[in-house]
Amino acid sequence: MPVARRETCDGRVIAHVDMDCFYVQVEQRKQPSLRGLPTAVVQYNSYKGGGLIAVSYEARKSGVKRSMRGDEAKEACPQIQLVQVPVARGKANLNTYRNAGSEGRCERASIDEVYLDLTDAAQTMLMETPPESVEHVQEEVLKSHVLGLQIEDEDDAKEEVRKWLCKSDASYQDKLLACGAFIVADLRMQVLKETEFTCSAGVAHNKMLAKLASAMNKPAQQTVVPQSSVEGLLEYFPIKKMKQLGGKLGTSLQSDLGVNTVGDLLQFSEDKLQQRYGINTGTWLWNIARGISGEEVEGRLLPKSHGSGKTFPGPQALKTIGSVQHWLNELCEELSERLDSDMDQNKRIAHTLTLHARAYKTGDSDSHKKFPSKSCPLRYGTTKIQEDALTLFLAGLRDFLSFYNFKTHGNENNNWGITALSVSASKIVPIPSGTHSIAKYFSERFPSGSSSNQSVDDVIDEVAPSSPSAGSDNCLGVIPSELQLEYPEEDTGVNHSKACLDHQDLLCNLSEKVDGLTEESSHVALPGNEDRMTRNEPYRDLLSKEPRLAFNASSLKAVEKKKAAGKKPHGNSSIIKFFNNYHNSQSSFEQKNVTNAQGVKIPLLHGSQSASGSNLTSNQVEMASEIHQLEEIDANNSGCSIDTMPQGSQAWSYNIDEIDPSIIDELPPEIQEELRTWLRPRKRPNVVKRGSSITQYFRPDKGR
DNA sequence: ACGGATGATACT
DNA sequence: TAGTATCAT
Repeated sequence: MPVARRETCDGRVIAHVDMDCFYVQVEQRKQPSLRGLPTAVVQYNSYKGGGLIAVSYEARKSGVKRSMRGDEAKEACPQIQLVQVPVARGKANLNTYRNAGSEGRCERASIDEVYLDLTDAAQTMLMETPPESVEHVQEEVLKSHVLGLQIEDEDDAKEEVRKWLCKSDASYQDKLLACGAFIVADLRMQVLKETEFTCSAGVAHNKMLAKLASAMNKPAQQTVVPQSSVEGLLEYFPIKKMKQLGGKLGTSLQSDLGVNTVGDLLQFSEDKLQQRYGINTGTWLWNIARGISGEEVEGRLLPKSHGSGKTFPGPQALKTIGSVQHWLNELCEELSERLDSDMDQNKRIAHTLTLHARAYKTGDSDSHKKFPSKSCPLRYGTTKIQEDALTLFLAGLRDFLSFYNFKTHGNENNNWGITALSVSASKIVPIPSGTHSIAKYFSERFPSGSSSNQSVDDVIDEVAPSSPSAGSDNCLGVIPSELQLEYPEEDTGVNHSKACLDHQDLLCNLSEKVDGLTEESSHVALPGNEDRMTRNEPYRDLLSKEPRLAFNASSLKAVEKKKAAGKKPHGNSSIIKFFNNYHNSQSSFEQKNVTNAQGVKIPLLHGSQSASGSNLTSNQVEMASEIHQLEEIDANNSGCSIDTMPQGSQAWSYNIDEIDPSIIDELPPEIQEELRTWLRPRKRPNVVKRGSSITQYFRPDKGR
């Protein structure tokens, strides 16, 4: 059982940088008189003074906590300054912070956090300007906290830190960390200079430790975790404060295993943990107990999805489809704007629209989370998104009601309420420009009329990001015209125009629609082949026609704005250049990588999307069957998709597992990287096997 | 049935 | 895959 395992040959340098109470800083920058005052940002304030989502450190001293109510905060800290989150379309809008979060040159993991892999930068620095040779060390670096470093006299702290950072006989790994500290200190100063925001950072050999460290000394400080301090750091560290263990898993560790600190975990064998929590989670737990985490820094610069949502708690629950439609329209409008911005700024398009809702059924205490989420191909344009979202909602409602054996007697709805709505856009891929690197690489080398290469190039060069269709057909069928009217609001406290429709009539009408959907579903459930072929025709058209680039008005405006806006210059200090060099190469590689890895997929998705747009004109097409058909199309196409190659596709006649890693070095750099992403260790099937190959122990990371 | 809005990811 | 569940800030 106890198998010799490498200790921690993790020579990486990872930094976690975290903006200090970010939303507060954004507001303080906007309103500098707030600086230094106890301040918090609240969203909404009608109910108990709103909910706090960010709290300044001055206010924290008075005991104010995030997710307190505004009223409670006032109680704890009467002088507190409360700033409201901007409201647009009747809901909190976080664009201010989203935009501020894009400032500077940092990779963005979340709105206010980044992980950086500084290994290369630190190595370079160590070779070219090792800390021990630096004559004058920046003040900021000297303020670093180094875990495990004994500080006898607070006045000597900086001198102690300087000695550690510049120690000539330190281990190689410690030296790398020291370089990381220099780089991060400089980076933080750059961030401050360019954005006026302070941040805190942790520097360690992996993400988990860096994350822990960044939170240890806030605000505006940084903490280094030498390997020698890891054991002591984790021994008494509360298990629930570890990332990923703040929820049910952490609770289970406490109550089922009696594990309250990370150190407590050490007594459990990997097998034991695997048997209780599965092979992946078990190994992951075993590793984090030892400060081991192989999780790589994702180079991703941009979010993978966009969403807009709102809750309607308690008495505000939506009780009519009309009110649901109203709010869906608002949410979709915001989403649509953000998608347009993303397209303009990042040249990407989203391919899937998903609707989530929470609902309750009166009398059924357990019924409130079961509202099914639904998704469909995303068509650009506010109106289309609104239509599709409503249709998705209706489909969900139908399932919800039938699941609970709901009978629509009459027009009254005393049975259900919607307590949360959200729409989101995902599967965001770059708009193809130029040629896919792999396709290009192979077609240059093996020029052939091979249909696959040909079609890839054609589609990539010609596919249109969006198509303005005059009709309102969607993939789900046509939204009944009466649904497009404005409906009276129920009890959300919002006043919009009272339509002159009879409420009862309306409800009746809508009930019929929902019922209609139910009936259709059994009847269209199994689409035939013929149908699918018909739907593929527009796909062919798309390939042969001129590109139809369609940008709506707001897109154009945004493009103009972007052109007008000059780029902010940023000076380079001597140290930051190591980071810049690293970062620039990383990010350009990342761009290519995204395009490469995902660009191929576009023609397939576009095929099904455009196919669904034109031929189906029947009035109430059942959604489930549509989705089913789309799946079929995808399934058919994916057989020859490059996406499937890493799984060992016949088409390429190479098994990914048989590739000799050394040959990769011979390939062009961008292709090397692409292949490497495919070669990264895949997660093990979630089955516990005993006495299996020793090779499993060579993968101490990627637990989860 | 007020911890909201917004993401990411893993499981199935 | 689409849909669900969990986790985080």
